[in-house]
Amino acid sequence: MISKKREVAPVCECEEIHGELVEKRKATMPKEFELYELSDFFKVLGDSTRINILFAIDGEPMCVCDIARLLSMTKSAVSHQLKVLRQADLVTYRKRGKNVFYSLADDHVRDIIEKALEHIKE
Amino acid sequence: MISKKREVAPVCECEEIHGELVEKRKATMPKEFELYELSDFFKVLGDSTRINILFAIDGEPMCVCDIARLLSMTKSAVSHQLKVLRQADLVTYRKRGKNVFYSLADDHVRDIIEKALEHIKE
DNA sequence: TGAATAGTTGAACAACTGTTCAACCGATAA
DNA sequence: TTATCGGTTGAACAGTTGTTCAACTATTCA
Repeated sequence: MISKKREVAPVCECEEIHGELVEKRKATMPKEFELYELSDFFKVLGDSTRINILFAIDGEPMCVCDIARLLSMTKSAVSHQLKVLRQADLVTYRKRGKNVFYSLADDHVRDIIEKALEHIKE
Repeated sequence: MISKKREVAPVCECEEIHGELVEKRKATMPKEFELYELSDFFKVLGDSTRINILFAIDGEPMCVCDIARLLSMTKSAVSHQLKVLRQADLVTYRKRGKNVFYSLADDHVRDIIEKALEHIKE
């Protein structure tokens, strides 16, 4: 889930028509690693299974088994996606006997999803 | 860029350990098509090239050629990604002679990206 | 008209991603 | 201890995605 930098950097084959604008923008663009962190963050949210999981554990923690049952998926598939969410620091977990309970890491994510929902509902 | 519904619905092989919780959650989960719209939206933002383009055209419209030059990419690659952004209603464009100038469709997107940037910077 | 340039498009290909499967680890209970 | 159940993990596979390439359209200018 970590973006790699592109190996080749092909050159634009156009004539330069607005050179100063391009230079001006080049100066105000975010740092490259910030762009990758940003797109990696959205990449994690860009999967319906993971969004589903985030909604499931919103409010009250849930164990892997129950999430799997709720979403009609195998434990394995859920666990794989939870790993992605863990690595992105979007969820936390707490062991309790044989179960592992997952919950949202913080409110940021809820806010962002909320805003996105507003956007698509226009 | 449109998510398809999963064909098979495998059954969780666990014992049911928190049945009422699962049922309670099932009732409050968002509609399935909302989840897909949501993840599709994030999927569009989940690519560094497209995020790059959005930053490039933020504030002042830019033509494809200049975007390509700014990002050291071919016109073709940029155009393909602009198509994705267009289909997601994240950008608008205006023709002017031989050039096509792209700009952000609305402020929603800027807000969401801003919030996400805050999040990853913690 | 014809040449040149901006941009779009579809096919092809390599790289990536999500689920399945099987094997495994860890905690509980007998 | 052993059996069982919850959860994790890696490999494999199919489906998806992003860039390249070549061909194409459209507009400007001579």
